[in-house]
Amino acid sequence: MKFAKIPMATINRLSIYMRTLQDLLEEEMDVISSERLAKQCGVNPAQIRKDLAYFGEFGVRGVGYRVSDLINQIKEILGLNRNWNLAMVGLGNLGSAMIRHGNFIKHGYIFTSAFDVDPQKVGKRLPNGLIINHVDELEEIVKEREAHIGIIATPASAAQSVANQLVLGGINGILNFAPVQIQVPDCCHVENVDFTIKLDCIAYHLSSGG
Amino acid sequence: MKFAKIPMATINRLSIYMRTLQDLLEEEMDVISSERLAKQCGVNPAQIRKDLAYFGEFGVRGVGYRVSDLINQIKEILGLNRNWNLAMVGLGNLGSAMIRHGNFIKHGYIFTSAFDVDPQKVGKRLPNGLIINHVDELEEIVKEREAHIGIIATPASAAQSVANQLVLGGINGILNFAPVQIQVPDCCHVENVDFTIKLDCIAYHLSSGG
DNA sequence: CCCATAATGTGAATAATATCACATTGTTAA
DNA sequence: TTAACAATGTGATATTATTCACATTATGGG
Repeated sequence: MKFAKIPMATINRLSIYMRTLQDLLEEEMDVISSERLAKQCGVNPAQIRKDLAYFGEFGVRGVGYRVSDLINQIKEILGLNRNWNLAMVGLGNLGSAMIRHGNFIKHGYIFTSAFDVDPQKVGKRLPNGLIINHVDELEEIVKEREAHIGIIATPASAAQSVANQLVLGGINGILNFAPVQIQVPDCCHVENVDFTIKLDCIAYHLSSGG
Repeated sequence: MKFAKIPMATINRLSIYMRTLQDLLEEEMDVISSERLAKQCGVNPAQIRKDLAYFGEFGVRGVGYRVSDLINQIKEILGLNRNWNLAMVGLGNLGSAMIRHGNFIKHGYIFTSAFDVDPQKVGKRLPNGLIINHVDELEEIVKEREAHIGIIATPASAAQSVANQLVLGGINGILNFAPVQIQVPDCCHVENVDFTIKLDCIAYHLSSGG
């Protein structure tokens, strides 16, 4: 099953299901049907079952899914039953905010290095204890600290060059906040986050009366 | 043409095209083919033409698209030839970072109000001159300052209640950073941004050898 | 033990989206 | 003026994703 090509959208949804299930677990719910879960996630129940079916059978017919089991299964599927080391590049408003934000650690994402070009910032210690390094040292330090994922929170103009450095440092996953399309070799997976695109999308809906 | 149902993905891409075209304009390029633009945006050339075809004919056969014209056309389509007022709710790390970030104003998105529940924060002045109001006043102030779009940058637990307030305040577009699915009436359009979902997606790709 | 019930898992049907391939049409130059 | 060219716009096709509908199978009660 793991060899079928899985839709990207499915992976995204699995992450959402997991988040919701974790909330349900805190509310001491131990079994849930696809119908109830679907409602809470804003999707179709069959969608959930199909998404899960790519990877196996996790439910009990006539009963539903055991919440804690399903969480673990999805973690297994997504590769979240371990920690991932993050390298943050660019400590402007956004980069700093993310490092201060506690939510990542909670989900097993750990910042093990941080970089900037600003001499004012290099050498400073961040709230989480990390010392900011100069981007010139990126390749070396990223290797040394075994970073798995690079986060680009630099201005657009620097993004491609940073991406190149990250790839040289052996990184195969990049979360890109810069509003440009970066080019990387096939071995590297890029996810883009662009707030203004989302705002544009809202603007469209507002102005076309939808 | 404006009455056909436009794919969501098309709207997203239009925003990306526009961003890329703006870069090209700065490089003094005045005409571009769908092929070159496609390469730069990482999509298929036919995709660009199809996306634009939903709204009209903007190119010149045998030549391509005039960069500055196309930017204006896309702005028109997306409703970006005007300003949009933003209400920021939640001035933690992320909310504060966004307000400090200059990129929004550049694209016509203007913060006209900011809210938090923390008495320590209420009354403080932000770098852009805005004074932080208490969330209790949200509905009233949002109406008064004609906010069009609400941004939820609160903890997950507060998100739904804030969304309700925003809707009461007459807001029809919400950008939600809280990692929960919020429920709103049909008249309100919600876009979600969740970094950890993106990270999960990268983790999946890294661990399943893709 | 067997039946009623409930909710999964899944093949088939549908819908949405992306790509191809080419006819169409401006442009340029001889 | 006209032919060669280049790149759009678009119908047809292929691909992908979602939803339906029901056969399947655990569970619990009579």
